[in-house]
Amino acid sequence: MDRELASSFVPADIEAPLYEKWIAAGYFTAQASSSKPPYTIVIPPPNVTGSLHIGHALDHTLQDTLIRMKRMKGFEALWLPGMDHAGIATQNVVEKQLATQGITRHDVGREAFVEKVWQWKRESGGVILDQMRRLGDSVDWSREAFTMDAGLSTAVLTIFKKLYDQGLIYRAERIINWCPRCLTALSDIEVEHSDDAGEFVQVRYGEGDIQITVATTRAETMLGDGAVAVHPDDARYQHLIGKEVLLPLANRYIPIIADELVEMEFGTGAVKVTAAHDPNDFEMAMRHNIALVVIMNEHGVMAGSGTRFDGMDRFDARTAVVEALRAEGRIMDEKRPYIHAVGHCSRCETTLEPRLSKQWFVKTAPLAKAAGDAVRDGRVKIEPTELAPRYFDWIDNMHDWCISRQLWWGHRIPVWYGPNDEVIVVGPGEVAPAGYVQDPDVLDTWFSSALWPFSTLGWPAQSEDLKRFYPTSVLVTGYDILFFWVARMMMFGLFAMDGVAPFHTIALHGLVRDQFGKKMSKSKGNTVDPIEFMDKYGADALRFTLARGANPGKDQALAEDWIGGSRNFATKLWNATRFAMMNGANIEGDLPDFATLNAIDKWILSRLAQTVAEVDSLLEDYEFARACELMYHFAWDDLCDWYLELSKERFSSGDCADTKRVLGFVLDQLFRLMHPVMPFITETMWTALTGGESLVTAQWPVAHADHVDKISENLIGELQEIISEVRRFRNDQGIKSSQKIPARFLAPAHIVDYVPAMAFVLRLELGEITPSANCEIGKSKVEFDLTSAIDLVAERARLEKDLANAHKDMQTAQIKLDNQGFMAKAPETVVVEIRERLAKTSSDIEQITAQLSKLLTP
RNA sequence: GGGUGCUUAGCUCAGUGGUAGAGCGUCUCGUUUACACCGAGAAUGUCGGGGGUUCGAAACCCUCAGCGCCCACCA
Repeated sequence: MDRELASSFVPADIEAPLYEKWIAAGYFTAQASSSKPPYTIVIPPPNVTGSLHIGHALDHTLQDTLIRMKRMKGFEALWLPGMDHAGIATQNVVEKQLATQGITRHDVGREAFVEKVWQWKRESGGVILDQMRRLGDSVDWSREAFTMDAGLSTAVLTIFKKLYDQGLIYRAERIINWCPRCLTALSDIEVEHSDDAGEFVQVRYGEGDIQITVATTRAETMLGDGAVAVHPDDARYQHLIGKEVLLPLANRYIPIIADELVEMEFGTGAVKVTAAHDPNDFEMAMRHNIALVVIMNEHGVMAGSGTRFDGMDRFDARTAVVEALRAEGRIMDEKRPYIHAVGHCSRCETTLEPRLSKQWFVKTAPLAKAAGDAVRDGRVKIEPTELAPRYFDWIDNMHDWCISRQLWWGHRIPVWYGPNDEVIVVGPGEVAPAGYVQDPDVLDTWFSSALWPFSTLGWPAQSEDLKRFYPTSVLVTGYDILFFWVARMMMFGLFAMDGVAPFHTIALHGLVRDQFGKKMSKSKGNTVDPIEFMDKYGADALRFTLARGANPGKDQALAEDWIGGSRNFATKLWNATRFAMMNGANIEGDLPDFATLNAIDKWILSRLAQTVAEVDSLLEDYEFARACELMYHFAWDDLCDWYLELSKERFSSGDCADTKRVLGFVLDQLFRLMHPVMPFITETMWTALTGGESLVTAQWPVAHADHVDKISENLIGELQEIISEVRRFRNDQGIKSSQKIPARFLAPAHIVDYVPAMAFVLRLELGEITPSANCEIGKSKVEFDLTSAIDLVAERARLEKDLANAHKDMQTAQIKLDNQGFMAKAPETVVVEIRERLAKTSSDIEQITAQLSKLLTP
């Protein structure tokens, strides 16, 4: 084992070798066997997305943090290096990559496209998360290794068939969201609504006695109208219900129907019913048996209306239709612009077209009910709990899920059609009869992603892994994916695994935003590249920054400066450890009996014990940010700035066996504690310090409750006050910190032992002196022998400022104590605290006043 | 339209009833033998506005204003 640390910290030097070490040791494969209770954590795949998105880095950091902690606690933790979940992001990235080579998926067939994808993945090394990217050749990039992605995996076939057999998958002609550019159906959550400027025109239908005016934002669809609907209670239109009215331009007669879906107050109270091009209208049409008239093709071009508008683009047709109606004097009113919500494709932003088409659906009602109940009755917890309502709101009002996609990339729908319109589902191991043709569509990517918690464990086979690791424990992911992925894993998990939810906790974190808190987007160019930052500052620095910013469910702003700060912290730890080891920090033998230690050693152990306890509990509660904050301040402030400084005198005097041992213990424990958030540097320092094999498998620190020692904490608090005050004095007097000053301490008995340590830190030379200046801090006094006269103005200014502060503090305390309501109702502990504050401030005032008067009359 | 969250130091954010905090930035000083990716010191806030509850409010309630996010079949 390397027992020395390099004089400077270079992340790249330690990261790559450690990956190799960890991989070789098998730390990143499923660990079998343990008498301990299984504790498993699902990790989403290390994202074969082709590009590392900062959000993935955050997911990964937090999941890995929990895994490492749990493993150190002795739980069996499962690491799933699976490669499922080829998401929409993958497709986009892959497509973009291919586009740079002049290839589009339309140019090549499905098979060729998929081949290209794998070729590209292999060539580029494929992955890119901080760990995976360094695996390089140790990952099998062959297509076979990714069959879950590419082929019709057994799990997908099995679940599809199971759902189909239970009547939960059906094919239907419905109005779905259709992207005329991507030429595919989209599910509800792939639709992005935005308020767009459109037009709102009122059109008079009919002739003579039978006339009615409807309002629309999509005038061109009137060519496909099958009816006009009014509310059954609408007095204005009672006489028209049941009559037929002339549809202009199309010159057809259509019925006027009554339906409660119509709102009387909106528009004219009369609605055109375009059954094939609007979901509401479709519903009404079904109820009233209205004809479906399709007037637009898949590209959003008018077709089949039998009018002169056929062949026009939908938006051109809109203008043309309005003009034609205007020429006939049928436009009664128009509002332009009319701001209203319009659906767009989440991938290409094209305005969506509701389109009548045959698609496959999952009947979600029973699945969603189960998924909702699992959270409602507490079997699954959502952290933070504030986000649970959002989950319920969505899952309790879910529409049936359109799962067919007209894309190239994905699992093909395992449905085959016979020559006489037979429909069969071909399950795993089955073969379609000759002459049957497979449905050309593929499944929504979330269909297979929903299987992740058990398909990765071998399901539908009853594998050992499945038995041991299902249900998993904690899913950590961003709240933005709650509906897309989490809810679907819940539904399918409960369905496929006999009502056992896939995990007991859903820990949601926020999204990463830019340094100004703005959402990152490619078009704004404010995205950050995590790889670049890892190369520049080290993986630990990026991980620590992400973890430190991760408050449950809240977004975090990420800027290069923060990462630089974390790198500085890592360097600080490195240097402190190097210094400690140079001075003999060790872990040999038992820790000395606590009672025999000096107050400085007791104090750091006390601080350590509290930090360990708090960090442990915070991490268990998924409070990553607060845990990191505590570790940061313990390491930097308590350990580096105070403990090491106060111990220097002891190190130089040689009487420090206990301190060396305590320091070794503190570092050992701190490294264990920090390992989950800074794995590389802690592993390196820990193995150097302890000679241990690996921190990955070391035990998680346990807080020593018996090390918590208020007496030492108070004592060190006094030392800190004295030191700070003398530093201030030196600073105000313009004395260089390197200049040694002859001085004498007049300290109470309990502090006397620590005068040498303080003098060392403060660069004071102890001895008998002729004092020319002094500082008084509480019951202590430090006298100096300054060669030159002190700066009276600066000194007076300092004292006067202290005096003013003390007066202010005393006043606020006094006001409280004079308040009868406060005295009567405030709890005793608070009153005591205020009394003590008053006593302290008044003695401070006395002291400072005396010093000031001495300054005036030396 | 319905939810939901936010508004605290120049910036990004912690802080769920007892004298306002952190990181970064700013200013001054400093090459003290772990560290200039450092050390020491300093400055900085009517805690969005207005009401209320309370002995006491950044925190709890009401209200107003601004911003954000999610959901949404009002043509």
